[in-house]
Amino acid sequence: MTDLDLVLKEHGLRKTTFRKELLSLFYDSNSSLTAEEVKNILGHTTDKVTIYRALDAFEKTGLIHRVPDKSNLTRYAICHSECSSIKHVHNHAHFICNSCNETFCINDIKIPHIEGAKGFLIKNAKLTLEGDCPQCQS
Amino acid sequence: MTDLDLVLKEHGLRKTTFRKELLSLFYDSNSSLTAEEVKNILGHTTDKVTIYRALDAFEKTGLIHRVPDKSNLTRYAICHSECSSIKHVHNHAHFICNSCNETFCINDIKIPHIEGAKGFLIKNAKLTLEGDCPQCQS
DNA sequence: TCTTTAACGCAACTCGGTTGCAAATATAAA
DNA sequence: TTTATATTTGCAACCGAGTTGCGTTAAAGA
Ligand SMILES: [Zn+2]
Ligand SMILES: [Zn+2]
Ligand SMILES: [Zn+2]
Ligand SMILES: [Zn+2]
Repeated sequence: MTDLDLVLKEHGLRKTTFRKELLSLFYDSNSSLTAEEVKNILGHTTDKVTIYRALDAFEKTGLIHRVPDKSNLTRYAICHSECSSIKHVHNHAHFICNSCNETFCINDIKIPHIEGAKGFLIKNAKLTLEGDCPQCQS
Repeated sequence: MTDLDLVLKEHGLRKTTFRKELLSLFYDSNSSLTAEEVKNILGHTTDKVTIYRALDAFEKTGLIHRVPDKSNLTRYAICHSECSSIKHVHNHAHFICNSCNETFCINDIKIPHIEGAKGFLIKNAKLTLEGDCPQCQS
């Protein structure tokens, strides 16, 4: 039983060929993926509904998390923290490259603590950065 | 010539009945509006295409700016700063209420300066807060 | 092996938003 | 005030990401 199999099992998911490939994609990616990108990488053999449902399942069980996307597509990246089906726990910033339009998790940048303003009760904060990623700087 | 007329003219837009009402909506709102909310408030008389195109025009000329939305709808709020057709200039946080799903501009909270990480060149930063807005706290 | 349940594939659908084009109207020049 | 020009509007048709229903396939556990 490989690592991928074990991870799927631990999260209550079945180890099908497609889901092992999908999980592997996320572990190998240094940035993030949309459903369409998954479909292109995997060679169009898998139905889009299957992809969407697998992404939903992965998110619900704490394997991947949603990241912001330049075009408002639904985009996911792997969870490195102690996420589970109970709760996602993230404290890092996300970076959207103006040039390649990719989204990166920036684990080195933590979300600063923000003081509430005039009656607003803050329970969560998201920090999204924009600019040029390392690959896109000449 | 009313204030609304003048503002439209200064931004190179014609003062039609609909666009004056639309601009008035944004000035009167303390939060933000989607195309559908505009349609509902104005009573369904105006075609949705007209609304979308007016919102586009208002954004391009610096009258309104996009704000984050809980459901990824396109949502706008009035620009209070020195925005124009050349450039939008904003430095405030946005707050999404978990209860009423509204989005508020929080002008009191400025975006903190973020140091770049390992090769990422940061040109812009967005801070989105979530929690309970003043109206939704019991 | 048998039974149960999750995962898959197909078709049809939803819905926020867009495009093309002709008609209406605001603006400014004559 | 009339006329010319450019913007705005309305309708219909379209687009595309994501969803839903349902019957079939295939893991997992007994
Ligand atoms: Zn997570
Ligand atoms: Zn992330
Ligand atoms: Zn602005
Ligand atoms: Zn704002």
